[in-house]
Amino acid sequence: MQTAAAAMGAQGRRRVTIADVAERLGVTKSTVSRALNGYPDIAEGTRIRIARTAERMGYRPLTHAQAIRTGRTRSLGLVLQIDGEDSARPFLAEFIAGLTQAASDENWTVTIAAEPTEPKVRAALSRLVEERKADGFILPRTLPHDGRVETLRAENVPFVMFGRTANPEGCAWYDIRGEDAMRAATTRLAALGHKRIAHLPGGSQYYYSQLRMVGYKQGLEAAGLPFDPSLVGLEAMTRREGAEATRQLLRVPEPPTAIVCAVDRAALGVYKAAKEARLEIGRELSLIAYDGVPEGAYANPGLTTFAVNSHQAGERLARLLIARIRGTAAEELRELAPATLVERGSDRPPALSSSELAQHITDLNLIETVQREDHK
Amino acid sequence: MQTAAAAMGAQGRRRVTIADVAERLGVTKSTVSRALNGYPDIAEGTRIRIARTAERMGYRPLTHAQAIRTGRTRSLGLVLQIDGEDSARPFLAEFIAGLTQAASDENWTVTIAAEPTEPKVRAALSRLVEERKADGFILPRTLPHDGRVETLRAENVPFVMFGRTANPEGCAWYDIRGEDAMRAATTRLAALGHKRIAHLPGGSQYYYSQLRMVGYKQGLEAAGLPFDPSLVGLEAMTRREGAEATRQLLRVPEPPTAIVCAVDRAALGVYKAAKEARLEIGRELSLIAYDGVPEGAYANPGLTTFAVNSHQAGERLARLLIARIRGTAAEELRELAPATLVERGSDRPPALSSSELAQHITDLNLIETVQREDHK
DNA sequence: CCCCTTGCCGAAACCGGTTTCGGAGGTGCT
DNA sequence: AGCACCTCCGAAACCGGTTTCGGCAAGGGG
Repeated sequence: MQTAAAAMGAQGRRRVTIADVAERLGVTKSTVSRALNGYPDIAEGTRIRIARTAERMGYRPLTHAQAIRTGRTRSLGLVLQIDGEDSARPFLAEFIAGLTQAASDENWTVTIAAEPTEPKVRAALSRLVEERKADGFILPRTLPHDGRVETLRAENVPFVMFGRTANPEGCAWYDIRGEDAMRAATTRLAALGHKRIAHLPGGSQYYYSQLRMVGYKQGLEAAGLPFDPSLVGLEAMTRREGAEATRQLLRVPEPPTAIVCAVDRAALGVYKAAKEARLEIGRELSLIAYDGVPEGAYANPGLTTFAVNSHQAGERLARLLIARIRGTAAEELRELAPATLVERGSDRPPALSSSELAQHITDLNLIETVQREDHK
Repeated sequence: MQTAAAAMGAQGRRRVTIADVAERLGVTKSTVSRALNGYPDIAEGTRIRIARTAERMGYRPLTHAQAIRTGRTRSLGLVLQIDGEDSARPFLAEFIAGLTQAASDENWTVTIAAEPTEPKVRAALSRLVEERKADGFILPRTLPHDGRVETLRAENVPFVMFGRTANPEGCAWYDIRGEDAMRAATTRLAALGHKRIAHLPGGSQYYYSQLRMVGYKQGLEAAGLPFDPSLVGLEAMTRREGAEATRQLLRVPEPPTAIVCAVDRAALGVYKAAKEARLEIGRELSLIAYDGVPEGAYANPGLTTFAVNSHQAGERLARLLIARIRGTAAEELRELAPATLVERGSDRPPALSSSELAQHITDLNLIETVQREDHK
């Protein structure tokens, strides 16, 4: 019997419904519903009586049944962009833990989806909206002009961004002050005696990259160092890109003795390029980055970095989104938190000045050229 | 107006319902429903006509509305145990990507929760079951006797395990042949000339640890090497435990010249202990592990390991679970896949024999003792 | 030609909730 | 005493689907 099976769910015992509670107390379903949902036209005594009985009977309203009338699922949506390659995000576990735990506290759940490309992400988002699988969404990795925001705004679906955006109107967000971290990294290196400090920016399509660049410039200014465009490397989001960007930086006439990286992953590429150039990280070349990926601890020497608390980010985002769905204005739901410095060995006073470093690199190139000649 | 708002969802335009489709065609809701759900008592022509119009009108049945009658949400549940510390799982992103993409293909969604401890995981699982948030669950990290399995079996809720179990009755699963990988690792090291090959097992509470131990023993046997219990180290799941276990192994009379680790994370600890003992990985001490964590690529030399394809695991698990929910017997839904060898630099022919290695370690201890004496 | 199937679909109940509407009974005021 | 008003709750509609039940018409067999 389909009906019997459905009535009992897949379970053995039948689920207690609102009708059961009503019958038990000799009132109607509507009274129970209003009592439990805090309508004002229910006598206080009645409300208490109903609440207690419902509790005792183990009544739990079925979210889907509620949703069909109210349109609310008590579910948060999260659509990730995961594109195989280098994007394995170690933060993800902690982030999800924070998110789901905070949601769970309020008796909400989290619906998740992941797609490799941006159009597919948008499609997935649309589907979840279309099928009302979530009452609101968390948008990680925001872009300055984000297609997802348009999609959601058009459908009037609440959302909270993990990261700020260029057009803040109607946007709620949680973000880490990456610019402060970059500024602190730069002044820290300057205090160690570095005069030529380079910056490896992240992908310019990300808003945070722009902010971090600003922080780098502020740091230079605070330290009384001039901004030199030739010390801004190529955009680097991966280890490979980081290595390539570093090779280029080391070729400029007055090479940097220190590099501030927008992302840890690029910093790992700096290690690689440094090794090729026979430079020791923390001596001939110092390094501070941002993110707090675990690989940084295993680099040699360990990567000094500004770490973000992903668990807390998830937790705060869940709370912000729930508040947003419940009607709080987006403008009141904006929160910033600092990154925390993790000191390891990659930032030290410079062992060589910029010109000595340039000489070192030139020598090395000569030697290698000679070796190649010999080889012929 | 609450009603108006609800009717339009949070959206601007009203959603097209089954009634709209029915009216458009001059048939009843029931006919549309049966046509779309493949009931046999609908004429083929009618079915096609209805399907086309529904498509054209952009009709998408509301899952919650269906669920209230059918008890089916078209949603897969995933409850993770994430306990802060060292458990940051780099696999997670790929796993989730595979899972959600496969689910999405069948128009299913994924509901996720994470808790730090085992009792909380069970509680979260119960809540999701109770509220019918998912039609079935994926259970990662299976234990030989798993509380979650009991919970779900009691409620008659379908599930699929990522990993095998001691009591397979009624269990469907997907798993990687970790035992084969361990066997291959052992024979590979033997072929390189190693005679004393140790094993660092994972936590004995996990079933896979037992399997990997078996694989290690099989490998020894295949290579014609005797099994020596003193070469089985302490259980090591973390870097710290891996380092400690290695220190102990290096103290035995005939120390190992190679180690097979059940998990990569422990192997990273072997690097640490080796450095303390002035041993070079890939020379005085060889190493093969299992998992394929990204940190392994950054170790020096790179960690040779058997990597698991997490994306594929997620994808297969989604398909298996959907099949299970649709009624396929658990016994028919069991799948195994191999891990793939990633060769990096940590496994080489031994530079020292076991006895030479022992001598080296003794010398080192003497030196350090003397140094300590000097220091006094 | 009649009866019995069979194929196909409409009518209505149902799922578990929420929300509207209206009415019974008590109160306060004149 | 009469009336308006408020408090509190029942009755019923509703949300968007699914499923049961039964009936009409066509087809086949005797």
